Amino acid sequence: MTTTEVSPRLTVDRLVAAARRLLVQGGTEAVVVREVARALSVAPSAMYKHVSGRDELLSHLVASCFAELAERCAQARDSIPYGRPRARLAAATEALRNWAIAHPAEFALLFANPRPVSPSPADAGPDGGYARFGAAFITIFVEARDVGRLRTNPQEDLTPRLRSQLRDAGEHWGLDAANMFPVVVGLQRMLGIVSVEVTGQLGWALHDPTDYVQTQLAELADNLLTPGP
Amino acid sequence: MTTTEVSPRLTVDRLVAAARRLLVQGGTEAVVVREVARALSVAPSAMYKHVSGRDELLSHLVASCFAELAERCAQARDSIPYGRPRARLAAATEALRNWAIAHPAEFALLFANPRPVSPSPADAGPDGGYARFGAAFITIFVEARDVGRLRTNPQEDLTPRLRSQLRDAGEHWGLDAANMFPVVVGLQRMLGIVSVEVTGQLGWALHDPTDYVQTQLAELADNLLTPGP
DNA sequence: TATGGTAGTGAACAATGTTCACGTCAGCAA
DNA sequence: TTGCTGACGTGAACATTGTTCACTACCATA
Repeated sequence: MTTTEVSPRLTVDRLVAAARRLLVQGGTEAVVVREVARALSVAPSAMYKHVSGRDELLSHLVASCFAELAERCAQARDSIPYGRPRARLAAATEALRNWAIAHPAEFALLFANPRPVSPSPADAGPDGGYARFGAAFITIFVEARDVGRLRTNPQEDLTPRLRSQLRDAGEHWGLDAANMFPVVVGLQRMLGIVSVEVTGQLGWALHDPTDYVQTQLAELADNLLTPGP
Repeated sequence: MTTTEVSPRLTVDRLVAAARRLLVQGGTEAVVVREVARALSVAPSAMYKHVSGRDELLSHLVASCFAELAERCAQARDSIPYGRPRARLAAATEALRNWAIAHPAEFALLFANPRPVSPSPADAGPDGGYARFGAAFITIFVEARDVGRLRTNPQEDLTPRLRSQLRDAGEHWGLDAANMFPVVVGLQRMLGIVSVEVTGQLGWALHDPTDYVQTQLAELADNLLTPGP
């Protein structure tokens, strides 16, 4: 197989790029097969030589956005040196929030949707987009544990069932149940807070949720990590 | 206008009922105009004599579900006598969770969606479904304030901008900014927690989020309301 | 040179949301 | 009674969308 890859007119990457442009302009509904084809000056049916259908195209788009978001968060995290988990968490969280605000359509596709297409080739799996996104944050909690800054609520009576699930989930990261609990709490609340801001779910009370969101994110970090020396 | 309402074959209510059956079976995508018509043994075009289109039908469906959910929560709240806000909040919260678990498709339509149709005739407005849903919970916080059980975080430095928005939002309920803050926190976190359970967003860590959710909801109530005598 | 696989075309098809001209029928006024 | 009007429903259309299929141009290689 020494074929020299003579630049095919169409690629999954080009399809995803065109689909994303439509997504940005008009939401998930606007990413229409015929429009994607038109944007690439190609017959609609040509798409099916690279992708099984619209659903798989959306799956690739989801995976692409997850990868971008994960990289953005990881870069922000690594812009601060190891050993300062609180600052690293703040940086990664702010990166997530900034990305969500800058790309509301993509964020809605990733999180606010009932997942029209979950089992995609690249989205799921241990090295898929969602996992890499989670890893960008979990590593911070691992670091906090190593530095003795992870706050593990002792008064939280974890049921045996929850305890075993947390143990299984944290095994890959070397985190026991008590250490995994704040990880789950952190990701769940973080997404809840950012979703509120981006999808405008709290518009009945707050026209501009910026201050509220920052307050909540700061309090969340305080609850999860003990203050530095 | 003394017309005797000679039972028209078609009604918005009947349309909504049929649409909801389809929603339950196959999600929002499955509520298809032609299927709704077929379920009522009627031509598809007949729907347009009662509703401007599919979007308005979905809007009515949203309003109907919101009303049902609001009533369920209010009933659960009132099953416990006035003066015990903590128990009333727990009851209303559990009602929300139970409804969400029993009606995942409806819950997704109401909350997990990017709101395909927000400005509906009955959904918005001061007496619309969403407002009634919020009121079912806000009344509990008002009661807690009156009984001196509302925990208003003093260490929370509210920015002037946030303070004024909270004041405006709470004016209708006689709540000032400091009292309104835990209300917003409560509703936002409550929905975040329940959404996680119903849409399975935390499946990467917890196969059965039941225990986690109950833990989180209890902790949330502890953070919002001071313990009773 | 012949071959075969890759990547694209264009015409079709089914499903869906929507519109429109028409029909029907109850109620009401002259 | 007769005729009118408006509400309600029908059936046939139309545009849009996802998808399939037969066919073709092309290019690397045996």
